[in-house]
Amino acid sequence: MKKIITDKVSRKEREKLARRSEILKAARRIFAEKGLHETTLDDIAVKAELAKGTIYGYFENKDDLFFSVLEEAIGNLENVVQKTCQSDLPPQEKMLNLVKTMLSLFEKNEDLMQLMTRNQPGQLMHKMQEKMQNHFKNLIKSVSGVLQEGIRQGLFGKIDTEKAAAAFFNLIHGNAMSSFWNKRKIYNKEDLEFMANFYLHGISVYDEKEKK
Amino acid sequence: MKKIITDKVSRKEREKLARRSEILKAARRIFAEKGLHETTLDDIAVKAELAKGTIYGYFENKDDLFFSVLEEAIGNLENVVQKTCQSDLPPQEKMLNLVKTMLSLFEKNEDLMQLMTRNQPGQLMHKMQEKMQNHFKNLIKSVSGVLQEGIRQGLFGKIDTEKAAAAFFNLIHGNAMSSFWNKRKIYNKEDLEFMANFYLHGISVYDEKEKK
Amino acid sequence: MKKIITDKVSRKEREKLARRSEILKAARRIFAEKGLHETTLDDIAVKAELAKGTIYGYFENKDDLFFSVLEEAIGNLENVVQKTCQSDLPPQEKMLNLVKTMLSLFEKNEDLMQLMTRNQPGQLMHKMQEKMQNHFKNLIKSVSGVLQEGIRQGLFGKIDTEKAAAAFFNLIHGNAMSSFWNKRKIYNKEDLEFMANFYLHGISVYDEKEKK
Amino acid sequence: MKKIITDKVSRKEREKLARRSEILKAARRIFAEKGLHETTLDDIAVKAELAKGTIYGYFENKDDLFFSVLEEAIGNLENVVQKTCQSDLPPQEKMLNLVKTMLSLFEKNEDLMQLMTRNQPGQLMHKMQEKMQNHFKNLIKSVSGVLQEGIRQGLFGKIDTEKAAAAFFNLIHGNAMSSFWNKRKIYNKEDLEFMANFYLHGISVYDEKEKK
DNA sequence: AATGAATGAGTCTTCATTCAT
DNA sequence: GATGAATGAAGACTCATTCAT
Repeated sequence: MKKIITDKVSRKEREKLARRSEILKAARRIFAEKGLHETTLDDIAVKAELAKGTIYGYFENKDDLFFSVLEEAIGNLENVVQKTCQSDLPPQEKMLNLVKTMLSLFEKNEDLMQLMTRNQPGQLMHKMQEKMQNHFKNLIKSVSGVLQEGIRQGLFGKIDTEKAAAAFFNLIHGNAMSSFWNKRKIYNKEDLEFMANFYLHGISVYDEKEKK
Repeated sequence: MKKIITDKVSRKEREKLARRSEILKAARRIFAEKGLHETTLDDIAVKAELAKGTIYGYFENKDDLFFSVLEEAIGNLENVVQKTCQSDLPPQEKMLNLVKTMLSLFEKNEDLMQLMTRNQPGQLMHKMQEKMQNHFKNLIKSVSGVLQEGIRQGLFGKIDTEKAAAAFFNLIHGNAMSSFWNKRKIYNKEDLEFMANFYLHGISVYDEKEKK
Repeated sequence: MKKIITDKVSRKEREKLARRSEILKAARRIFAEKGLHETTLDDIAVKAELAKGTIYGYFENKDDLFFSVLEEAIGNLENVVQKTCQSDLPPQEKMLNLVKTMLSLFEKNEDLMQLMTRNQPGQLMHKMQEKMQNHFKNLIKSVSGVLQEGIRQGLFGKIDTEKAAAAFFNLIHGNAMSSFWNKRKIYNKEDLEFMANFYLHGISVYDEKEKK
Repeated sequence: MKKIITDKVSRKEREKLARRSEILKAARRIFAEKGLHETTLDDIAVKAELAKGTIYGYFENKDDLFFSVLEEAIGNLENVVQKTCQSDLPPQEKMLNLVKTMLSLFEKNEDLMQLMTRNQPGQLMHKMQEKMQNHFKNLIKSVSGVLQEGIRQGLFGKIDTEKAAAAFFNLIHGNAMSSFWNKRKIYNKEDLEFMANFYLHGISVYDEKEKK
């Protein structure tokens, strides 16, 4: 008897979570496409095949929904980046894998990348700023760790790893956005090679033979 | 007699331009702070110390005003970048100067930099996209030219100069934004050195003695 | 079970239609009194005891509401006229009844008559013109039919029935408007007799005995 | 010396009147085309080739201008009608001439006729109502006189001449409007004949031979 | 819990009117 | 007297949020 009740409750909970997730998915698509302000709750309700009022059972208000979308999105990125950084590969491989992983993620989820660009600031952002900054700090810390590892191994120069990690994200994201606007594939060999090479050696002459 | 008339006319014209400029200035401040959608024409009118209706004598509507602000802003950047690129210095110095100039411009006009982040999307941007893309192409062409010059002189590696130019802007702008959010000075020695070094040599070990 | 659902649905639908109808009624009153341009949606909302925004759930915009009012109004007139024209009476009686019916309708719905005067012009009318012209054509066709019947029976002269039908409406409507402005009763014996007589015989001497 | 001053003054006055007249002319065109509310003072100023502010030197405000236009227009009609009614012709000829004169006037001044239809009522009209009603009364009195003359001469039946006069205007104006909307010529033989015949004999059978 | 109709505050935009030049 | 830039009141329309069913 108890079990049944538990089941029922947990089914309810599961359903609740599933619906929440559907809303988030729909919202993310539309927020990415139109930005926060040009998206209406009607748009989202239609996409999620729900009544507008229902959304308020799962999120406090439009801003809350938007932030939840943002947070989920950046959480995904965080997971992917962390997993790559914690692998057992040498630092250089890790960096290369990071480029690959991120471009691939952006390619599969163009909306995620757009969402990150349309970081609508203003009043809104302020409320959320702390949370988002923490997420970004986590991302930077992960990459920063890989860079420090490389420096310890004498592979990378003694640079400011936080700045370098931030630069890393700027590069990848900027490149992906540019591909997106120009309607090129986001994940492509040329860009991969350019970025890996540029990130390692900058624009200066680089003699392949020096490497070993 | 004629002169007086001419004077009058030109004074009127000057006043007209001045007023337009005042509106643009006020608008730029507020658009930068709040973004397009959270800015109301009332905000701008108050800031410009004008009646709301007056703005419509100078701009067709809110969008037109916003685009004019954007265009003026990016025009400024274009001028500064072009001037630096056309100087008589060696390519490496030019690149260093570009970093300095841009950071300095961003420091003096934080709003400009914020404005550039807010790639306002959706329907709106589309109308303007062509124009804005042209501006960006010009920026990239200028920097690209410097890079090609450096390659011809054997200073830089044979990289894709357009990608590298785009990466350049992503780096500088990203760095400046990050300083801004963390309330650090945008123009500072450490960042300058980091960026110059990173852009030239990436993160790899770089032995100063190899240089010559 | 099904029945309940059906009932609910149909109740909702009925309520929806009822509300729409309330709005139309309120709008018609005010449009008639003030004309399209001097009527504000606030006026209508207040009259209909609804929030302004609610109106937009039933009509696309102010113009749509106005046209809907016009159409409903002329539709009423069309029905009344058609019914009278299709009765089994001799043509002369039909014409007399038409005068009576129309004056009576105008008396009960002064707003309807006023509405018809305000041939709102310009851009606006053009959108609707075709629809309205069709309605007017229908009206004229109905009356025209009665006149043709009368001509076939040798009761009326061989006049252009379309012109005569149009003249009929001009007369009745003009007479009603004039009563309205002069604050006389719209439906009154003298006017009825005058119109019936005038329409049949014009202003010329008419010897009652000639009739038979 | 005095004469010169007088001349100057009267020249000024003449110029003033001329300008006033130009404004009226421009205003009448645009009011007729767009109606009161869709016409802006800018429209009129452009048409009159004057600055907007200048209009306020000649008319108190937009409403005053509109009423002046209306009054001038109906004054023209009044003159034409009066002149025709005071001629030395027999009543039937006078009536025929009235039809001709009015149609011809409407044809030459379509705006006048439109203006009369777009008698925007509402608040506005109320202010003016008395004046306009007087004008209409004058028109009706003139025609009424002709009808009475005809009755005295045994030409017309003993009808209510005021009603018959009003009916006359409704007929002519309605007919002209209908030609206008259907893009037919306003002054044309068929309509003339129809109206003259209809007004005299209504729709009943009329044996031409009875006439004499 | 889901629904979606109702709400009304908030914004852009227009335009009659004023007034300094 | 003419000008036309500035003004700000007024109005249409949108949409996040609430709430009765």
